[in-house]
Amino acid sequence: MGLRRKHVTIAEVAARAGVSPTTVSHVLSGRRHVAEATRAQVLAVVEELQYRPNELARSMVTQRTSTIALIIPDITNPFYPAVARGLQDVLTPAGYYGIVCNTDGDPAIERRTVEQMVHRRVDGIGFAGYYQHQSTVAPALAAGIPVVLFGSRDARRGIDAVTANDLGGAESATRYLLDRGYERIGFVTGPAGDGPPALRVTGYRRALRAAGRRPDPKLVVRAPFSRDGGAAGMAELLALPRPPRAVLCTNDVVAIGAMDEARRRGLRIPEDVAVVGFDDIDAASLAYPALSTVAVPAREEGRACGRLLLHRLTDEPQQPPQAVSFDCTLVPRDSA
Amino acid sequence: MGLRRKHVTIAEVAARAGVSPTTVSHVLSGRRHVAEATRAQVLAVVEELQYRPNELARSMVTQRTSTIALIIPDITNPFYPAVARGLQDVLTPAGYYGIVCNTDGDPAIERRTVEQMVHRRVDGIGFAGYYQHQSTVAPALAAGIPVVLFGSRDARRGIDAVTANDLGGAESATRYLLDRGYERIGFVTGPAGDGPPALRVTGYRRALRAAGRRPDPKLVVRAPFSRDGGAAGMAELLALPRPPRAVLCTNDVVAIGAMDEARRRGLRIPEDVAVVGFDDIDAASLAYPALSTVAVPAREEGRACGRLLLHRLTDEPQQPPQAVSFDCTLVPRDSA
DNA sequence: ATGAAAGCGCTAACAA
DNA sequence: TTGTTAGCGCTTTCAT
Repeated sequence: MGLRRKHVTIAEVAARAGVSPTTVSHVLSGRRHVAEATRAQVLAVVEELQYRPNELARSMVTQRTSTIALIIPDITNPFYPAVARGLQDVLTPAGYYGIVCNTDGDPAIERRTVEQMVHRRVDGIGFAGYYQHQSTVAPALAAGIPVVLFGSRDARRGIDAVTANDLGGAESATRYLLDRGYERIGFVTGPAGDGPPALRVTGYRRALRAAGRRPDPKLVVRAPFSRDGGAAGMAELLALPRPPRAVLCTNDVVAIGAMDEARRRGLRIPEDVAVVGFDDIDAASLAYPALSTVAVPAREEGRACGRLLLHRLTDEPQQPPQAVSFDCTLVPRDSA
Repeated sequence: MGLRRKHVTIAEVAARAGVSPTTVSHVLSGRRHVAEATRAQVLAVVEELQYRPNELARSMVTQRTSTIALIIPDITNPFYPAVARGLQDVLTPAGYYGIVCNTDGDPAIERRTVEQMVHRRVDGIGFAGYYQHQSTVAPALAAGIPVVLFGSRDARRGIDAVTANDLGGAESATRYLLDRGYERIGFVTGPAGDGPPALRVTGYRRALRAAGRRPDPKLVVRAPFSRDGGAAGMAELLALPRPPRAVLCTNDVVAIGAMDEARRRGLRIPEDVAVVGFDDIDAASLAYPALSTVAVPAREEGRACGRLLLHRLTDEPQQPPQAVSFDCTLVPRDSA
């Protein structure tokens, strides 16, 4: 164990079967006709020796690794496993495997990871980052490796994109709160960036303006994308001279943290503060009170990403970039 | 895009720098001394051409891919992302990347996946399956690829293992229920298997016997490892002539499904049925009522798996197999 | 201090 | 219908 054993090679199979490696290769790939007798003989030896081609060697010559990289902030945020599963839903049947990389949203790590994946010659990349999307994935594009961006508003500079209507979702959530009479609405967003979180803030502002209010910058606070971050954001909001009575959060994990904090302070939800999240992860419906949220079809997004990648990899690599967008739907529950 | 561009090769760098590929290789790896002037010259060209070695080619000769496969039932069950993250906590700094494979607990898929990973020459495998562990990973062992089994009671036949004290955890949860006066305690487990779920049932039975009761086989029902499965299991239990007043579930996702079903039938938790889960995923504390559960340190397990693998990969590959076990702790909350 | 040459295991022209 | 010959791009003896 831990000791590399010698693997059976195509040459050994060939020798044993009394044919050339080429013939063995062709029997296995079916890429050219082989006499039935030869075929049977080769197959027998393959079976006897339990031969399987070394994928690495094959990749060297075919220049394809059948590997896709999924680069995300944190697999521990339940939104991403759903995306990952969706991706695999479509990629696995096509023979691809996925390398999952966590970046914690750190631009330096994102960049390093993209480069590593290029050097590893992955066939495609699904990238969910919050910063400088275009430049981060540049090495991949330069190498001709298809990239699908998550959360980019639209496809550009030759990059496919999968996105949810973050802006519209945030807008309707805000409108919903406005309609229920909330005057001051806070927003807990993540660190500065230009991805979906930014769009969600924009939607929030837009709804406010549409209702004739001017967004108060103090009501938008930044916090890490985590349960603790949500708590910190809520704390910051509640420390305001005139704290908001309703708080929109950039995602459910953050919203759950915000509820933690409110509860810690003895505030009732939604009577004292209403909370609305984003994503509709499983935990949202389990939370108490059940979290009102804007549902984003994560698994569907993953599937779309897979399809887009597959399309570039097989059908017509040269088509213009495509953007697939999904609608977000407000799921009113008990927290608002 | 989607069009493979030519990558810079070591030969081009060498030519441009007026040295041999050997020298370039050594400058980059530092594996042999190179005159300072030569070194500088090579580095300059590397920078100019933005050269990075093709990892595939490197793997061909070094026989190492710096890739670890994590084979699990379903990344969508929050227990596994935590494991995955733990694995990466220790593997990423060591330069390894992880391929994540979902098997849905299907033995045929598990087998296929292990084989694929062997053909891809991953350097190590973390395997969480529920069936025939030993034989499923046999191809990896035969190839000398280190494997760490999740949930195996102990290391054997040369396989390292990471496990939680499933048996003890189930035992104490059962005892807890017994102590609180519950007479008939049901158990919703998964499909037949010999992994952690089986141990949990064993622990449950053992606690029952220790308390002088004889386990009623009718009270143990099998259901898929999913929220819906949990609901089905609970339904089956409640359909019994004398339904249990407390139900232990093989994991939190199943427990949450069981609560769904109880609620659907208008039963109060814990007054009418008490429910206890296993794992302590994030959602457990969010559920309403907050789910009492047996905490399993998923991320720690992932880290241990990574350490074990790293150990085989670097230090002393030939040491006897090790088993790392973690304690499970009962987390009493409101559902029981 | 550096280079030449072999080869990791496979596929794909090109021949026969 | 099958085989011979080149590599894919790198690392690593073995020489010098």
